[in-house]
Amino acid sequence: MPTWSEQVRVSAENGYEGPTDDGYSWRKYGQKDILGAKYPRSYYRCTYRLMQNCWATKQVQRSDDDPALFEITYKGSHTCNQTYNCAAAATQPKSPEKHKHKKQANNPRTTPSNQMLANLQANLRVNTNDLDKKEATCSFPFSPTFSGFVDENLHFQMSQVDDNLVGGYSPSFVSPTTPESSYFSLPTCQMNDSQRIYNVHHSESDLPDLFSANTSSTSSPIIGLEFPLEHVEFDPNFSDFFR
DNA sequence: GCAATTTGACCAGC
DNA sequence: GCTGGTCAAATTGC
Repeated sequence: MPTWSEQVRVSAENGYEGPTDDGYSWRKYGQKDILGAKYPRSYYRCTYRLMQNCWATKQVQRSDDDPALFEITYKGSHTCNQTYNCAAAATQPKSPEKHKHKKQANNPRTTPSNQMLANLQANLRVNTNDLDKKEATCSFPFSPTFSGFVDENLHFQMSQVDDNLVGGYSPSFVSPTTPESSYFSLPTCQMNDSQRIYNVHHSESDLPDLFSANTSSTSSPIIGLEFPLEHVEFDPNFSDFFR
């Protein structure tokens, strides 16, 4: 069962007292005081555990040193169909955190995750300008870079990504059936934006499962960003690449 | 009334 | 026996 952790920083300016929504619906099923920890640990599982036999769980632990920092440990990948959650997270239920702070949650622009999506939708551009120059460093022919993708709210640190490990294409958003953090199919990788730090841990045995979702249906890379493709703005020169 | 959360009890592993 | 994780009845909020 894949396990990975994510650190989420929240701040008063954001109007949050708890971790931000991650795009999935979680139900809290327990809370426990942990020995040596200042704050209790909360236990969540997928809302659709029974309906869709989804056994993903997560544990939320507030940092002792920095109360604004939450360490979230995910166990298991989502097998439920929650594709609506990313695009329609603002109108659909409702993580416990979101439920708790409903006033903020009602406005999709106020949630960092939704803001991220909004930024992605607004700014995502497939830039092929330098493809011919970059072939030497990218073994897969389709290796889009995302200009505008990185902004003040979103900083992906992809420098640690070894393209060779994932068949040569990067970034490795490959598995739409797994939680967003699992899209990074490296044994360990880290990314962060202004609020989140991701630490993804997969044993080697987990990797084939992650890759299979991508390679079984097509050899083309699947960008695991769950919003309609029509919002993706392609560079005018994009088609020239295939000529 | 329904769904989600809370919280004490229970269980398994060490 | 202690601790972390889960269960389930009670409680809460919409």
